[in-house]
Amino acid sequence: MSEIEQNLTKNQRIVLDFLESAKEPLGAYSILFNIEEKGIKSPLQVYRALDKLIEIGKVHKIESKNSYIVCTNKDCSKLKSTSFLICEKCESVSEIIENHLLDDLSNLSQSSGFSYLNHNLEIYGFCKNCSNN
Amino acid sequence: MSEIEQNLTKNQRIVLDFLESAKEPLGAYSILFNIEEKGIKSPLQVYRALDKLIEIGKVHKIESKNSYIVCTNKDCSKLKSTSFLICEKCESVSEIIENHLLDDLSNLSQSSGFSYLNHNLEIYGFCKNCSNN
DNA sequence: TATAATAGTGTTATAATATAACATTTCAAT
DNA sequence: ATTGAAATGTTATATTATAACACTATTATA
Repeated sequence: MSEIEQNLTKNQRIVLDFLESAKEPLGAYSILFNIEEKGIKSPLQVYRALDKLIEIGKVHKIESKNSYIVCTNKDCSKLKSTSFLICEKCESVSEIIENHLLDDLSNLSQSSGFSYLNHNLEIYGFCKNCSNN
Repeated sequence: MSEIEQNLTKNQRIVLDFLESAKEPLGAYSILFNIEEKGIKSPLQVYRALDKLIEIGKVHKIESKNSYIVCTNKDCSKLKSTSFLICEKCESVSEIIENHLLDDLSNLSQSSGFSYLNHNLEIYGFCKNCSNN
């Protein structure tokens, strides 16, 4: 367990544990309903925990789905950028780890005189499994 | 005016005209408040017009901002993919037109066994103007 | 030109997602 | 021990988006 992860508070821990067990993207209210038994009673408790977990890179938001998924990378705490493959058949989401991508997008930005800070990329299509069936 | 654009209905026309005059991304309710004088009275009228305009590629949604912006490309009706540069200082948004990008992302997807259909890319940073000031 | 099929409209109500405000508590760092 | 920053608990409310249903306009073609 990383140092940063040790410092999670009770609510942050509950939300992260649940998202890690889920592995799929879930809406904030779906998370809430699933952890009410742990003493989480209001949306705000979930949103605040999510805010912190997103800030430290343990969780990412899938913007086009208003849902939240646990990070599967190691260095997202530094990058602040996210890239996903989203299956339109089975709705599975996987995070892309591709080192060139960041440089490519940074260069692309530069060519318009734009200073790249970070990005969010959501690619839609069919996952390996659904492509074959 | 393209053929497809001639066929817009009254409500679609009103929403598109307003977004074209605005040039910046706007939320659905912000659009609504601005076109009430044209006889648009409910959110649904706006959302339905937006749905159609998005479908034909005349308008895009900025997912991370829940806002809508008029398309500045010519071929978005076919592509269904979107790429934006979003300034974190002045909030301006510009659409990227970069032919290689689509192939690059398609290849990137393939390397994970994922069949690319389309994408949404949102790059955050500082626009040309804000970088210099 | 009837007429059926498709798409769009108007309207009310409500669902789903997210934040404001404020009093209180926890806890690490002096 | 004290203080300052962050987190919590709670209620209320803001923001974004869709459901449902009756009705109208438009298009295609029989």
